[in-house]
Amino acid sequence: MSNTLLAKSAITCENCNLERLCIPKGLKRSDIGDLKLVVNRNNIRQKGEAIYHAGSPFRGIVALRSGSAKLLSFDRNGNEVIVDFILPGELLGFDGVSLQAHNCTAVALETVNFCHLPTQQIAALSANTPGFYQVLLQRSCSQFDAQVEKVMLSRRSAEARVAAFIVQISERLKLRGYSDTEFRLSMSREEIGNHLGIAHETVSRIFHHFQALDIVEVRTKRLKILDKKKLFGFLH
Amino acid sequence: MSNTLLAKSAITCENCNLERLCIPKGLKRSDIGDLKLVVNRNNIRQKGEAIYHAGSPFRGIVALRSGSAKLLSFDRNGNEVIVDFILPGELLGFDGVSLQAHNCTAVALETVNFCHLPTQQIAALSANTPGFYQVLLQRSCSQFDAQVEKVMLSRRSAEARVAAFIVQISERLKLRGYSDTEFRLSMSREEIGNHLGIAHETVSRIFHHFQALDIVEVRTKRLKILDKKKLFGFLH
DNA sequence: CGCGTGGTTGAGAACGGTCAATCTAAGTGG
DNA sequence: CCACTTAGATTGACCGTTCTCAACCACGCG
Repeated sequence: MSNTLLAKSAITCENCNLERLCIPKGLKRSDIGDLKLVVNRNNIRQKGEAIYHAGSPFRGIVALRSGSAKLLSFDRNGNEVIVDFILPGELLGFDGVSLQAHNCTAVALETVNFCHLPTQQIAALSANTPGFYQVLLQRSCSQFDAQVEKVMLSRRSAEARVAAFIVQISERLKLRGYSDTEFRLSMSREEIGNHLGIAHETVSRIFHHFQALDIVEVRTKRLKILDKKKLFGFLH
Repeated sequence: MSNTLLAKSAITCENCNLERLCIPKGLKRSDIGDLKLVVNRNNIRQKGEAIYHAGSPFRGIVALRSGSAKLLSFDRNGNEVIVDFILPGELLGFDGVSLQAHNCTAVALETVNFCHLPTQQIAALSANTPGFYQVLLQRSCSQFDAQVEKVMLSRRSAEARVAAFIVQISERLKLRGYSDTEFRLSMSREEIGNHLGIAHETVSRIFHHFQALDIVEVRTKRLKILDKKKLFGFLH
């Protein structure tokens, strides 16, 4: 029992497999040492549980170590709007920095394990770690690039959106060292459709269509990419 | 002549009317003094000219002092996609921070005058001005909030999008001290439609429709809001 | 004052949404 | 271990919003 705990404690920023993707990327070795001391590690949420809620005060940046989540907001009718999916190794919480209160709710799509960098520590770290704020600024601005991608996506046809969704998930998983051709979609058709701005029936139909064209093989949540070239052709 | 130059030089961060909106917001008086020394002021671009191009190296953050601009990207067919409009007092350039090269092109919609905070100075300033990076981070993260708004907008009907567009421009102008009920749209119907993801004919039709309902009065580029309540009703 | 760009208006077509029925997979309890 | 249950996924039919294409108009510039 205490052995298990020790084993988990042994995972620090220095030896974490997210090192190249998480906050430490861009920091010097010695600075990573500082970081590991203040990161609140090994937080757990079960499927459906929130990591943080919209409106709650901003408490810090979160790094997903395992599992995936959805980042959502609500329109004026109270309907959930899925702003983004978060895959392992990705950071979240930037929606709280601007107003010091979260603009979105983050909900686990399956059991997740995450690290948490508390606000006070961000301030403290940035004082004696010059590169630290730069890394954070860089990360938050990369959201801007993602936003551009999203705007472009919202102009394309339903087919192009689903194709882009598959490609994006594939590439993000590849970055993390997972297979980029065969994976499990942790979100429902409803959630995919919500995120892409199309009806869930349309998602189903297009998956079916892509399968008929031998582009992918879909069995409920399992997805296998058979023909990347054809899939890219649908990005238009 | 030299008087004119002196007069222009006299506009510094300390007495600029953008003080409450620009980078200095959130900085101490003394820090603003540091800022004014490094800001490259009084840059001009004519309508159609670029402030920066996609792909060019990131050289710093830009603050629009007067005039407006469009921030655009290109889809894979080379079509312009207008990511955002920039009104006076707003910052731009964050699309270059993440990769140190601009992801978007910024083009003047009319004659613009802007300040420029060079990259090197950002680094220098952040060293002896602890709050500086925080302000930048906050500003860049507010892009995230805007992104959420944009995603929600892309789900709504063409009518709701046009209504939201009018409301947004109105509120942003109000923030700057301009009239929020009567103003000039510096962008074409084509550009509005492009930005909102609808055909320019649809923009025209909806403007016409809103006018028929006595919500607005439109004469080409001049727009007057007659009934804010009704307009808000269309935001759904 | 004519020309051209940008804006308006109309008609038809298409894409995707909605509603409804059915199917399937993953639990759940006997 | 199997029947039962239920939420999610699929499929079909129909309908509506918005796009596209095309013609026409008007404002501003030379």
